Amino acid sequence: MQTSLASHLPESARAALMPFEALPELDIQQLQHHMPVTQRKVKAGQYLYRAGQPFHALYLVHAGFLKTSELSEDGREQVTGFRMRGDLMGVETIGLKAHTCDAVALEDSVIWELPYPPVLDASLHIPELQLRLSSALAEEIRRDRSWMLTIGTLPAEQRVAAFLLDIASRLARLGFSARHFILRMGRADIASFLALKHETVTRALSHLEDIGYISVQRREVKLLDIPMLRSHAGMRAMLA
Amino acid sequence: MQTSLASHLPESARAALMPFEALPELDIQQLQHHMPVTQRKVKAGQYLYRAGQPFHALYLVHAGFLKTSELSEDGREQVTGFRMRGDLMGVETIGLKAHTCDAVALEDSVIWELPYPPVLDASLHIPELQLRLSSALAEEIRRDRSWMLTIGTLPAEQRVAAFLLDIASRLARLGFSARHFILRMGRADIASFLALKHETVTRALSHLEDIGYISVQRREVKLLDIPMLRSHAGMRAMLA
DNA sequence: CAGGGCTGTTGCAAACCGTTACGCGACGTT
DNA sequence: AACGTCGCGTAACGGTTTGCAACAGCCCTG
Repeated sequence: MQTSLASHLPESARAALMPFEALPELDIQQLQHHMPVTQRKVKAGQYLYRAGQPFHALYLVHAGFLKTSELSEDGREQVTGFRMRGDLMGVETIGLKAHTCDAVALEDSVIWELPYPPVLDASLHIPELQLRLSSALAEEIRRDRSWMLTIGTLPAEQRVAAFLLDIASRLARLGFSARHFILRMGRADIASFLALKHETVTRALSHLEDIGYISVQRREVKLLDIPMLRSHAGMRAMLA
Repeated sequence: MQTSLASHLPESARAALMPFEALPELDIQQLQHHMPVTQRKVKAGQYLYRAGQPFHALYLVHAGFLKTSELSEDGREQVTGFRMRGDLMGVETIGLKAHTCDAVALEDSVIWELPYPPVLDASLHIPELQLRLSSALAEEIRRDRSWMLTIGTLPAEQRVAAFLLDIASRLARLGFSARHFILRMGRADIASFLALKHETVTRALSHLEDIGYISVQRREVKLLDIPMLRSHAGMRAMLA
């Protein structure tokens, strides 16, 4: 019992489960009426912020690609996510005085900096902003939970498949090709994110290529059979 | 390089990294001036809410013990967390129309029900409530990230040790004993939460008992050597 | 009180993944 | 152009975790 699949849910419920609801984009123009919103450029390899640094702004990715990584007290490190255009960064720090994770640019990036106490004050006057902020926080939770499911229950190769589909679907939302893209991160970062070792990621990618689902050459990836990939990955990542 | 442990951080930063900042408790009395806050009783084994059900309230645990579990489209399930007095539930649903996870009571529980659109409106008028809400969201993210680190980098036995310390520290915050408590969940739930199998949890507990760190009898747990447990667990969970 | 189901425990064999090691190619520097 | 470095791919080995199976104890029910 209790094996109630999502397919058993009513149609309305399924729609509500879709992860990327159409939310109004953050309107930078409007925000600038309430606070100083500045642009920041971060070169590849540079930190946007580091754990321990004072927290004084949220960041909205305008262009580029970044990763965030968490460091435990005893030195274990794990990549907690990858961010691209439209993603809001730093929300996990709300309520604290200093950042709890590192944010590194994987390619030259352009970031909108939203000063933190002001942006919270502004949300008191702009209900739409408040909704956007709390939704972003909630989405972050859902994203993490989703990866807990992936990491916790899928074997290595399926995690890698799910990862590729996730990246592809996010690129597609931005208007890029979902079938052919360049990974901005190395094998080690993928491995850390998926709680694997880089060799295992390599093996998984090689095998996915052997069975004809993808084609890989260094960081260049082509998804040759998305339906098969999806079923292989437990259908976690949704992609048109 | 880049092995910057937290101990290298300035003192001010370390303080900000502490997970449980003193935040004002949610004042139910005050909230009732702005919206109808009702109490709900949930018996052991009953659902507080289920994935797919319409989302119309946040829930503040007043007494009892619950678990939340996520279900993927293909039927894989994972426990995403355990909730006790003072924990806010349902925040991951903000921005959606229906719940994305199940919440089940593991013992008879009493819950405050905070109707959702109203509580968001109220936070526009009560800045302190807004701060409390967004902090709760952010804390949830940090909690999940912390477990991603645990699950992603620690072997089975250390995960179990970290789990026991986490439960203990949360019980201690509520005034219960951190050294002697009754687990409210079965081995399977612990295993699911830690991304292990229930046999592995059993074996880990047995071994921790063999080496004298704890004592276990079915669901009754005594922590005999908390310092050793902590070092064993990679010092993740903090406990007095 | 007996029976049945659920939960927890333990042993053994097998699979998976991490570890270690090494080779290869691209890139940047001297 | 030679060199060193870094990222990536491959292979063999070993260890941890898992899966299977059998069993014991508790609780609920009849």
